[in-house]
Amino acid sequence: MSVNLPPVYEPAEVEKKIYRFWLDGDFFKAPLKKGANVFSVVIPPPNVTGKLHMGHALNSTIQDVLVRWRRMQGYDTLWLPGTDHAGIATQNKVEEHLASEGLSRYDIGREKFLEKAWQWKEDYHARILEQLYELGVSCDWSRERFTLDEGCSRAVREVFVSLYERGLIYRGDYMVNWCPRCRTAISDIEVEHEEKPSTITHIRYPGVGWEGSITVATTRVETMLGDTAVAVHPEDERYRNLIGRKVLLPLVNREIPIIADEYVDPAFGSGAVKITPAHDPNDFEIGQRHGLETISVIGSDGKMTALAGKYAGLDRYEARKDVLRDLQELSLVEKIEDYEHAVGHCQRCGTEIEPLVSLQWFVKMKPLAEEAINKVKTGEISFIPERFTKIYLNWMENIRDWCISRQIWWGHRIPAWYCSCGETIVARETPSACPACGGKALQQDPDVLDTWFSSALWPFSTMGWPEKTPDLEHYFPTSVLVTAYDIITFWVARMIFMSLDFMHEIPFKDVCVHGLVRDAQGRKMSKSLGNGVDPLDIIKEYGADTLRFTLVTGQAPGNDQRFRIENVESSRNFANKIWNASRFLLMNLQGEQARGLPEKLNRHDRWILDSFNTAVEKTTDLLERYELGEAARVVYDFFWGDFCDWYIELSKLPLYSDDKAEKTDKKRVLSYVLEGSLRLLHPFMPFISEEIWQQFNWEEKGRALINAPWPVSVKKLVDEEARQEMALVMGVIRSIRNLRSEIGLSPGKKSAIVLRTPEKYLSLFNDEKIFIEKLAWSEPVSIIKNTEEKPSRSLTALVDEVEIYLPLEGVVDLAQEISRLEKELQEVRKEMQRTEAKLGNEGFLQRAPAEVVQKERAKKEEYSLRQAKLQSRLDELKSL
RNA sequence: GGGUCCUUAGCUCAGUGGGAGAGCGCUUCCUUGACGCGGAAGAGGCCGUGUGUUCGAUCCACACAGGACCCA
Repeated sequence: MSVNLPPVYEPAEVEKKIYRFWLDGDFFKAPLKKGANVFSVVIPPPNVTGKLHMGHALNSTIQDVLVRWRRMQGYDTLWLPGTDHAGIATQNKVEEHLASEGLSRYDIGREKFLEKAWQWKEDYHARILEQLYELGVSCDWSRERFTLDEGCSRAVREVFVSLYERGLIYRGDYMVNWCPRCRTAISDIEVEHEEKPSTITHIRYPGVGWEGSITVATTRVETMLGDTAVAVHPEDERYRNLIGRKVLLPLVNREIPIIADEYVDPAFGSGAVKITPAHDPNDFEIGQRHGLETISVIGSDGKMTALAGKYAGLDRYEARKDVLRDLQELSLVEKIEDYEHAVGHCQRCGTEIEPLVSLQWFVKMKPLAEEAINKVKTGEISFIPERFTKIYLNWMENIRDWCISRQIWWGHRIPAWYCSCGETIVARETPSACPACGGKALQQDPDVLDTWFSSALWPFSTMGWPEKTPDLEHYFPTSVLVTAYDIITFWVARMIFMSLDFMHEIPFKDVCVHGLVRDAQGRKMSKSLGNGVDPLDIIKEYGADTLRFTLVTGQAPGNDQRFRIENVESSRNFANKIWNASRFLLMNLQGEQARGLPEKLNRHDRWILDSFNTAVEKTTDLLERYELGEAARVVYDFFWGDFCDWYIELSKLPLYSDDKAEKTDKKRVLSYVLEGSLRLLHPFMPFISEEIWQQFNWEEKGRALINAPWPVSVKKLVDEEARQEMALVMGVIRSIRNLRSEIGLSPGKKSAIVLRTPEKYLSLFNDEKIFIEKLAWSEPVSIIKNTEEKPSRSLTALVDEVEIYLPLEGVVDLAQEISRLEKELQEVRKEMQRTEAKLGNEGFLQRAPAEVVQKERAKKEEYSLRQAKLQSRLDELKSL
């Protein structure tokens, strides 16, 4: 065994080697043991559009922490990886690429285009896998899936056909959100709304057969060409007598009716609303209610149609200007006001959405939502943190039908065929002839399904559904879904209703929701801002463990975090600390094994074991509650604070002594605690912990930390006495250091110390004397009973009932010492007052829990003791 | 318009119905045989404002201010 480890940890090579080791050892593979406790997770499949970003790194790290922890706990653990074909996003990328060669998708045709898309998928899929390896994720790669692979595609078809057969999928002409750039319909949630300053134009529509006119207001002037009515509120006195009469639509010279509808808000604007059923979702509904004609004046390319008359062919924004100008020429524009309104944009490309009526496929949502609401309300599925439940329920309870057809090529093609006889065939297998007329000229629907349709089936389609596979039986439902809050509606909600409908089971028990990773200024990382930090760059420079630890500790459940390089450095320093503590032990072991705990444990040993035991308990409990950041902090504090700063320092004396037995015992305890700490660390920092673990001969060859059991807290190690005694000893050491520092004594200058203590602590301090001497750079430390006379001319401090004297040879600055003690006395008096006020309060004594009152009394006693000692010390000094 | 979250040390953020925490930064000191990516000591806070509930509020309720986000 080499003890010539470098003093600075170098992650790059270690990480490659260790990941290889895990892969070769098949450690990630889910064992599928009948009857075992199961912990299963499916990965939120990254898009094959590009590379992973910090959000993926965070998401994967959280899952990996949970998975590694449960695996160590002995669960039969599956983490199923995969990627998403990401319909519109990938299609756009491939089209961009084509455009750089001067081609459009129509130039090369559907088949060639799909070839290109598959090639794209292969390239990026490989990159993504490489990135996940570098992060250290422990996915079962043998079970990897892709949303467009054969199995997932079968599941998609089965679901589509089944829903269609039950009347839950239908096709029809309805208002959809149309992206004129992507040339496809998108669902409601793929539209992002943005408040924008705009104008609202008031236009007069002249009456037909009656004097005067009616004024309507709109932000989208060009849509007036498609107006088929003007609506007013039925109760509105101003217009009551006009209901049923007609106005002349300017420019178009079409007579349209004035109708009454409750939807109209009489207090808003003029109280009269122009109705364009073809280009506004609300107007569409009103049109349906009143049987109005739907006249589409804007086409799928965002340009005016032939029905727009002289404006045909104009872009919608140009048409807006022209129509306004023409209306102004006719003096029909009453006024134009500034107005703030929300404009919908395409989530994928940012283009303004055009509400259009078109023939699309929809999922009827109400029947599916019901059970999905119940399962969350009853707590069968729970969101962590809990507040996200509300977001989910709010959406589910107000759900609208889901437009699932997309006019693109990359995706699951809709399994519907049309016959020239008018028959529509929806089938699991490609039909060869029309069941109605026997005709063979069938045309498959050219559209594909919304990407989220296949994602919605992910937890079970990846496990083999609709087959009844052993995986499905064993690992479904999954234990937890880890995801960012921004896709609760897109994905989480849809998995829930699909799973309930097809599996008759929930897809997962818990939904662990995390936030977004922002840049150091708190802005969202984005390509357009160029403020994204590439996780791979961080891994390259600092190591994957460091990145993981940074992300985990920066994370509070459900909250966004800022990515700051200072935090990365701090994590890197921690990794280095672990490395060096291990190096210290390795150097001292010189190849010895030092397994197991010695029979005789001294106070230090009992204390560190108690402390370790507490850390185990806290960490486990926090992981149980998905408080990963807090859990990591507990491990950090224990390791750096208790173990490194105190226990290792305390161990140096026995370690460098001549007592062989004592030396060995110390090594065994050091080994025990370090080994246990590495296990606690492993889920968070898998590489460095595994690497170090392998350096020791703690277990027989071939074993690995990834498989070692998770530590369990045991009663046997609890040691209240050692905890209290060491708290006192450490308090005394700190206090001495403090005194020395105040008079500017550097460690090289030893100082004598007198500890004046009650009888009950005599043996404790006699035991600890040499450690105090070493850790507080004090020699000699003398211990006297508090019945003995106080040393004169000294600095003093007080810890519990122990008086600390730092004797000074003549050079004491009396005035300085007096003012120091007076300051301390002030503080104690303040505390004293607070405590006395509480204890003097009848209400407090009567209503506060006895325990709290008791604690307060103890405080008072402590303070009054302290106060008395300080006072007498002051009197003493002043009398000199 | 409806809803959610945030406001705590110079900065970034944890946290708790009963004596305010971390990391970074800052000040001073230290080549102590693991580590200067280190060690020791320290400075620094009406826990956004107001009202209420309570024996007791940084924490709970309400209102307000400022900021972020989601939905319509």
